[in-house]
Amino acid sequence: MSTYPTHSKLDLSQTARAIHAFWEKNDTFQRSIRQRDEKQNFTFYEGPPSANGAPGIHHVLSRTIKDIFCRYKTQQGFRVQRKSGWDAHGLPVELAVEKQLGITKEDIGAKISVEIYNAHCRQAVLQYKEQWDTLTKQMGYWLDTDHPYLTFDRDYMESLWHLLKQLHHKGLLYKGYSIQPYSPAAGTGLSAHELNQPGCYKPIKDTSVVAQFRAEGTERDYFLAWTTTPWTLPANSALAVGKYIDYVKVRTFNPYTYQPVQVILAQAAVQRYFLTESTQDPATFAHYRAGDTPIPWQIIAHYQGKDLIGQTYHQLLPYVTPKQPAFRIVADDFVTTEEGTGLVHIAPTFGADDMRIAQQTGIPPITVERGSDTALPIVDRQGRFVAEITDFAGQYVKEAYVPQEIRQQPNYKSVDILLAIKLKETNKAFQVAKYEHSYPHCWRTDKPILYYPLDAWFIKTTACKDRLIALNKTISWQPKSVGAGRFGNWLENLVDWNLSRDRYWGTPLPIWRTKDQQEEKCVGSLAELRLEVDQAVAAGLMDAPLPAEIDLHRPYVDQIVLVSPQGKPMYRESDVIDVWFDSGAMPYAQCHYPFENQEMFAQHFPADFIAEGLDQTRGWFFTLHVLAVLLFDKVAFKQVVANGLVLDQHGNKMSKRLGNVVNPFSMMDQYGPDTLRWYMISNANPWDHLKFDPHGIIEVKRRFFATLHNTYSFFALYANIDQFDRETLLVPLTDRPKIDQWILSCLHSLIQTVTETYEAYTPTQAARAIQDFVVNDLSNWYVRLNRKRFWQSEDGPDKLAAYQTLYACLITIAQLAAPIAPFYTEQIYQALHHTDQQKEACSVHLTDFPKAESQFINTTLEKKMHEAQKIVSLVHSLRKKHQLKVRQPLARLLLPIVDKTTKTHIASLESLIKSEVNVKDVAYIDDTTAVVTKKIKPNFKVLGQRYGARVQMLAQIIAQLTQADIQRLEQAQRLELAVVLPNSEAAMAPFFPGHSESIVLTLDDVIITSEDIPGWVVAKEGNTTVALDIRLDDALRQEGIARELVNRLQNLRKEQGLAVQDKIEVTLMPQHPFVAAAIRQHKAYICQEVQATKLELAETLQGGVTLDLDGYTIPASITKNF
RNA sequence: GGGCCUGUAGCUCAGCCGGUUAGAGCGCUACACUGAUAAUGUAGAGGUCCGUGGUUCGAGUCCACGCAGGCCCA
Repeated sequence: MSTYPTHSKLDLSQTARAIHAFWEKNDTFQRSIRQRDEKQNFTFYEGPPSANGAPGIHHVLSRTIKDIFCRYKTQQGFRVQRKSGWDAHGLPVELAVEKQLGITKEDIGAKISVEIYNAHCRQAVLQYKEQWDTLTKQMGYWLDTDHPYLTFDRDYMESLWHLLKQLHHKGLLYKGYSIQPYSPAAGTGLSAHELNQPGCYKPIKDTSVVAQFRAEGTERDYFLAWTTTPWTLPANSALAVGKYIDYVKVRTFNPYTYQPVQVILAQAAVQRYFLTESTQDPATFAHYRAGDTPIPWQIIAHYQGKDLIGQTYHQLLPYVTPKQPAFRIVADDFVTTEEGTGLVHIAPTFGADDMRIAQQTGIPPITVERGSDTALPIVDRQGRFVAEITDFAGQYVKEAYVPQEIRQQPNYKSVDILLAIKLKETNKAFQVAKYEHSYPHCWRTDKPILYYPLDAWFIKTTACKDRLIALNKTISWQPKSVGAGRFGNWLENLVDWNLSRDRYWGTPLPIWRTKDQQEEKCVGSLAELRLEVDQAVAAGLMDAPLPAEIDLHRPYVDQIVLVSPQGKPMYRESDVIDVWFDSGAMPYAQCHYPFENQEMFAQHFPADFIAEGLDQTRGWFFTLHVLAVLLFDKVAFKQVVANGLVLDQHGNKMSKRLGNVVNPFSMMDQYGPDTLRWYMISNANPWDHLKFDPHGIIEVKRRFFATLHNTYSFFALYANIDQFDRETLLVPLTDRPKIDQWILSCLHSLIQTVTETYEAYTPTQAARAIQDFVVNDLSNWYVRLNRKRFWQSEDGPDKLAAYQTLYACLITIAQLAAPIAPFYTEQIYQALHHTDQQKEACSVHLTDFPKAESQFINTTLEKKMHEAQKIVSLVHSLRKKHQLKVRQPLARLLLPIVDKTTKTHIASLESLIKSEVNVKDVAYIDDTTAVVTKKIKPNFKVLGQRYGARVQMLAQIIAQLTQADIQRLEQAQRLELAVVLPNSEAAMAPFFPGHSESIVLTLDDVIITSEDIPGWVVAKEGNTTVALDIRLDDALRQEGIARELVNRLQNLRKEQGLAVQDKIEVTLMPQHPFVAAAIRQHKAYICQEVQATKLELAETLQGGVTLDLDGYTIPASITKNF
C-alpha cells in the first residue's frame, strides 16, 4: 500500500532541484522523445542565441514559450526533438575580442595575424555557454544541449556553402554595390560601428541649397528640395514626397533672379522659407520690381503627397543622361517635414535611402562608364568629380579634401559654393545658406566621410518578393498583427539582402574571381574545393592539394588560389557573409544537409513551430523565411509565436545603465522556476510587453501554487489516514453526489478549454483557466464544502467517491499544467501516482494529455452550481448586514423562483445551500404567491432586434406595467399591449401607423426579477433574489450555543496540541440554565464534533479554563482520553 | 514621417456576435472562520472604460480623427 508523501513547506526552488535530479537520473527527457512514434514528428527549431553575452530574464520568457508547446505536443503523442544551437560568428564577437586585445580592426592582419585573431574569436564566442546551459537546465527548458549545432563548425559551414552555391546557380547571388560610409582620404569603407566611435560626429558648416526643379510641361512651376550636400545634385534622379504630407503651390519671385515662379513644397515648411505675411492682393504682384523686399507670396494650390507621385521634372544639372527614364516624383515613408521643404532630393549613388527608393521605384542612378565598369558614380574614389561633370571635373567634392595651400589661395571657392553660384545664376536655386549640422568623420583622417557605393554581394530577394509574400500568408503568426503588419510590410518594401561583411570571423564567401572580374566560381562543398585545388596544383597555382583537415575560416581559404577555365588565377572575394545567413540556414546546416541526413531533413522541414522575441521579425524570422522560399519554395515554419519585451515594473526598458536589470538566476533561486514561468505566462499575453514585478511572482506563488499545494496536502493527510487506494474500483459517476459530478464536469470543461488554448498557441488563457479552476472551483468550493466527507470515520461509497473525485482533479491538473510548471506538477503527479516498482518510469511528462470526455460534462449542472454559489454569497451578505454569525442556525431561506426549471435546479442543490449558510429550511415562492414584488425589464437583445428604433418607446411602456400586468404575463405566458401614442408624440407617428398598435410580449421578451418581499430581509444580484427569515426562537438559539461551544472546544483541543484522532473527556460548568439546557439538548452532536467520549455537566470545576460564548461564560476542562 | 501594439479601479489584467447596474486578483477597510491554519472565507469602498466625433433604438465593444506610451523602421 502506497502512502502519499507530504511536504510540509512549499519550497519550489527545492522542488525544482529535486525533480531535476530525478530527470537526470532517469533520463526522462530523452525518454519522453523516444517513447513516441518516429513518424509522428512535431518539428521545433531552436533559434541559436549568441553565447558571448549572459542570458537575461527575457530569455526565460521566450524559452518558457518554446518549452510549453514542445512539452504539450509531447504529451499529445508527438515526437518532439529539440536540438540546441549557438550563433557563433559575427560582429559582436569580433568587437568583444578587439576590446579584449586592445586592438582595432586596422590591426587585424597587421599587428596580429588573422589566424590568431580568429582563434581568439573562437574562444570568446562560447564564454557564456556554461551560464546559458545552466539557465536552460534550471528553468526546466528541455533541450538537447549535449549535441548542439555550432555555426562555426566545418560541417555547418559546408552546408552554408552548398546553399550559397544553389543561390548562385539560380542567379540569386550577385555582386552589386551598397551605399556605405566611405573615407576617400583613407580609401576605405567604415562600418556603422566605426561611425559610432565617440568624437566621430562633429559639427560642420556646409553650404545648403534649396534647388528648384522645374516641373515638366510647365514654364514656372518648380519643386523645391533642400540638400546639405550640393555636390550630389548632379547625381539627382528623383524627388521623394510623403504620401500623406500636405503640400502647397506658392506664387512668388525667385530671390536671386527675381523671375516669377510657382514653387511646390510641404505646407508645414512654408513658414521656414516665407517669413512675411502672405498677400492676397494681385496688385502686390503686379507692382513688384526686381530687388524689392519683402518678396510677395501667396498660396495658390493644395495637394497631398500622393497627388504628386509620378509627376516628372527637368534634370537640374544635365551633365550625364541616364539610360532609363528618371526625374520623377516618388513617395516614401522616410520623408519628413521637420527640416527642409518636405521634398527630398534623391541621388541613388550617394545615399542608402536614396538607393533603396530608386530600387523600389525603378529609377536609375546617374552613373558613368569606364571600360568594363558600366556603372561608376560621378565621384571617383578619391572624392573628385569625374570628367563628365565638365564644369567641375577633377575637383574635390568636399572642401576638406582639398590641399591646404590651394584652399588658402585668395580666389579659392569650394565646389559647393561654385555649384550654388551656378544654380543661382540659372534660376535653379531658391535659397542658399550656411548650415551647421553634425556630420560623421573618418576617425583616422579626421575628414568628413562620403556615403558612397561600395562593392557588395547580394541575395536577390526582390526576385522572389511575390512568393515571399504569398507564402507568408500561409504561416500562422501569433499575434497575427506581426505577420500581417510588421513582417508583411517588411516584405512589401523588400530590398536585396546585402550579404557582405568586411570582417574576419564569419563564414567566408565561397566565390573566387579572376583579377579582371570576368570569370567566377562559386564552390559548394569541401569535395568540390579539393577538386578545384587539385586543378590549381596541376596548373601550378598551388603547391599542394588541400590537407585532410582544413578550416574553412579565414585566413586559410584566402590562401587558396584556383584556376579559371581560361587558365587564369582566381582569388577569393574577401568578404565574409552576414551572420543572419548562418542562423537562417539552420534547418539545413544543423543536420549537415545535403551531405548527410537527407531523410532526417525531409522529416524535419519545415518546422511546425518556432518562437522568439519580436525583435527577430526582421532577423531570424526573416532569414529563415527568405532561404526557405528562395531555395525550396516553401515556408520554413508553419507556426510562430513572437513574444514582447520584458520591461521593469515601471514599464522602463531594462538596461545596465538604469540598473534595473533582473537576474534570472536569483529570481529562480528565490521563487523557483515554476513560479517564474507561471507568472510570466499568466500575467499577460506573451506578445504584450511584460512589466516584470517580483510582487506578481509572490502573488502567483501564494495564490496558485500554495492553493494547489494545500489542496494536495489536504488530500494526502486524509488519504494516508484512510489508506486510500487509487486502484480501488471507481464509484460510477451517477452514484456520486451532485457536487462530485459538478467538479468533474468543471474538470472536463477545463480540459477542453486548456486543450483549445494550447492548440491556439495562447498559453496565457490556458494558465488562467487552470488557475481559476484550482483556486475557485476546486479549493474554495469543492474541498471546502466536502471536508466532512473526508474526515467522517466510517468508510463507504460516499467517502470513496470523494477521494476518487479529488484524486482525479489533482492528477489531471498536474497533467494540464505540466507544460507551464514542469517541476511542481511532476512532484504532485509522482506523489499521487507512484508505485514503488515502476517509479523510475513515472513522470507526468511521459503521460498522454487528458482528453475531455463528454459524459462528464454537464453544463446545466455547472450553471446550477453557479446559481447556488450566488445564493450562498447573497445569504452571507445578509447575515453580515444583520450581524448573524454563520454558526447561528436560522429557520428559513426564501427563494422567489420565476420559472420552474430554475426551481428544480436549485432544489437539487438545496442541502448544499442549507449547510453552507446554516438554515433549516429552504422555501420557494412561485409566481402564484403575491407577496413578492416583481420588477420587469425589457430584454433589449430580443426586442431591439425585432422593433429597432421603437424599442425605447416600448421600454417606457414596459416600465409602467403594474404588478398585476406582470402576473398576467407570467400566467398566460403572453401579454398584449395596446400602444397608443399621445398627440405630442405625433412626430413619431410614422413608426406607429394609426397612432395605435397592438404588441404582444412573451416571457422571452422581458426579464422579470423579484424585487422585494415585504417583511423579509432581501438581497439581490442580477436575476437572483434571496429572502432570509432572521427571527430566532429558543431552539435555534440553543443550537447556536451548541455550535459556539463546539467551536470553543475545538480551539481548546488545538491549544492543547491534540491530534485529529485523539479522543477527549469534557467537563463543563454552565452557569446559566438556558446554556445548560442547550448543552443537554445537543449533547450527542457536541460529543461527536469534538470527539468526546464523555461530556459531564458539573457543579464545581477545578482548574480548566473559562469559555466565552457571546456573553455566557462557561468554566470548562478537557482531558485527553488514552 | 510610416507600420504595428497598448490605453478599463491605486497596481496587474479580463470583458465573446454591440444589449442598458463594466468584472477578477492584488492592495486597502471591516468582519467571519479556526479539523486545509504562517492557511481560508465574506463584505465594503474604489471607474470620465484616454479624448472628440460618427454609425446604431442601444457603444467599453464597430468606424473616423486625435492624444499618450511602447516597439520596429526611417
